Amino acid sequence: MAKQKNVYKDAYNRCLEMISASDALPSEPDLGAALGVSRTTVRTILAKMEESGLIAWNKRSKLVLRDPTEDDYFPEEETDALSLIIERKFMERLLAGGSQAGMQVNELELAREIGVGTTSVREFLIRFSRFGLIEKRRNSHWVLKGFTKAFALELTEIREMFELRSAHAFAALGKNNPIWSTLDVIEDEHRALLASVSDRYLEFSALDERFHRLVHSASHNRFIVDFYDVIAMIFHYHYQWNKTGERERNEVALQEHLRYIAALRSGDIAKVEEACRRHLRSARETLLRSIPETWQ
Amino acid sequence: MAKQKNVYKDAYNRCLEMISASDALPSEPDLGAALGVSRTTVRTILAKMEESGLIAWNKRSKLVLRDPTEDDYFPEEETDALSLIIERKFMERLLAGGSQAGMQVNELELAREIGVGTTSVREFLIRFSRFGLIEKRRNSHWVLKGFTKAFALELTEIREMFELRSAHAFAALGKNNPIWSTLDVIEDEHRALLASVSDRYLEFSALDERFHRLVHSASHNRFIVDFYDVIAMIFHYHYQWNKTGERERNEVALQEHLRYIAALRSGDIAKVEEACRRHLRSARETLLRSIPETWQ
DNA sequence: ATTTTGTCTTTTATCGTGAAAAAACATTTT
DNA sequence: AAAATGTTTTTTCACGATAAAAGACAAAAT
Repeated sequence: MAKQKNVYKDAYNRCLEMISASDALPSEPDLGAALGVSRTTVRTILAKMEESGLIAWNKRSKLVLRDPTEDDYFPEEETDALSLIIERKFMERLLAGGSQAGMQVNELELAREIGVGTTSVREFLIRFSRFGLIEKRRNSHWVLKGFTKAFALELTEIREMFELRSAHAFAALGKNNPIWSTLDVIEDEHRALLASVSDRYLEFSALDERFHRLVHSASHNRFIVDFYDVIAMIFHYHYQWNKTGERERNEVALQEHLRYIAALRSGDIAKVEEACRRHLRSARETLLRSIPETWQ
Repeated sequence: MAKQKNVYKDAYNRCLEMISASDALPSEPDLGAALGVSRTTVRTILAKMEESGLIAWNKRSKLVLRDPTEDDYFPEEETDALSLIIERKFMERLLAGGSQAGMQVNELELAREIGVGTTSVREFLIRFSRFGLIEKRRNSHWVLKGFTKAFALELTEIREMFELRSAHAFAALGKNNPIWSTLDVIEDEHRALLASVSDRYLEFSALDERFHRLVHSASHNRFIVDFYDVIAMIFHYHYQWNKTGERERNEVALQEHLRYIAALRSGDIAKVEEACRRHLRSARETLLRSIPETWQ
């Protein structure tokens, strides 16, 4: 397996959506900008679309001939970046197989199991190491540190330090800062989600991340902002793994966020601290509760 | 260039030191443990030493025949890990060439310039990215963020949060904790260095790192402990780059450390905070002063 | 004079490969 | 029996090669 053209396939699928919405496609540079890919990829997409009879392509004119059908789309699993595929398989193993501390991680075995080259696995592990779950022995294997209670406590300790500091910075921002209108939008989405929480509670996760990233951005510190990647990653897989009481948890979190947002708006430091602390405490509790006792 | 046997060469050089100190070498597993390499490498070393007439090797007996000379050693530049070579060259470029934000980093060009494969450079850049100085554009080049005043401030902000918290944890440790005797040793080294500071001030850097890592270890938080890698890296190259007033700086820092250590021992939180803050403030000032105005 | 397209060049992403180094297994020695 | 040596297997490290994707440059169209 060489490269799997996932950039092309993903952009192609997204371009099919554009086709349904209009009867002609824009210029190549515009398409590239809209899809976030280079012109080279755009031209590959256009060539394929012409071949499939989706468009008539002649220089500047790219007329839509028919609406795309299900068959026109590339299968979703072929559109994922290799790094994402590796990450998912690795986390699956970690969470399913139990993650005893001290276990060794074998690059070659992982690569064979997933069906990719060792280089990609190596690069993944290096990137993954910043999450604090694995550690490298020089010239030798990686060692699993375990998804343990200790890990969760260390992670949340930093999270609480960083978020409290960010929240302070946020509350101190001038009222004409554009960040407040972004907060308005997010607050509205919270209310909307809360109104129909019983059938839309699965959307909470994405909103949660957007809200916390916004708060962290107020710190204007790249290390704080980047650390949210660690939190987001852990919570993402953690929630995939543990679904008990999800609806209730999300509803509580939505309420806590609204209190937290109100506190930020008030500019009252004591209120901000209180609301932030309360929310982070319950987030920590949920995370801790979901770690099986046997992994300690 | 395949692999350069740097593990073997480095271990070989260190093994030469052992030869000078005794008239027979221990067993293969013991040697491996002492040198931190596998038995495979130990046997390669022993074979070469026999060939060079340094030892007479027959199964368990490894008699030293002569003392090693200068010529027996492998050149030092061949003993460095490839990752270290790349790091040094990269930092050299960064600090010498000025580091304008927005500049792009080209993997292929870097690899050619250093004379290594692209894979090694890629892996280095991935590892290096956690220092917050470069950022990856998906499917494209890396972007330099610049060694700017903003970077230094963001770095020191986190450092101060982490070290203050660690210092608190440290001061609260029970007096029978073995960490206190490690601190004793480090304190003695401080006094010894201070006594002959005019000719040994270059040794400060290593002692500084050991002291701060000890403090950070009291946090029992992997993210705090790991973050010291970022600090150590930046300060290491920063001091290589900027040597003005080095002796005075180091002398002041030694005094501040001693006050800081005394405060830790006292267990008085207010004293600890004061001594820690004072030292970190002057460390930050030195770092900031050394960043050329033109890089802002 | 800009945009847009057509063509060509460079860089990144990924793989397979082989030597270096580690690790596992078998045999011998104390 | 335990530890050391001898031998074989496995894994990591680093490279060069190649398709995918980006980027650069020239020619054409508005």
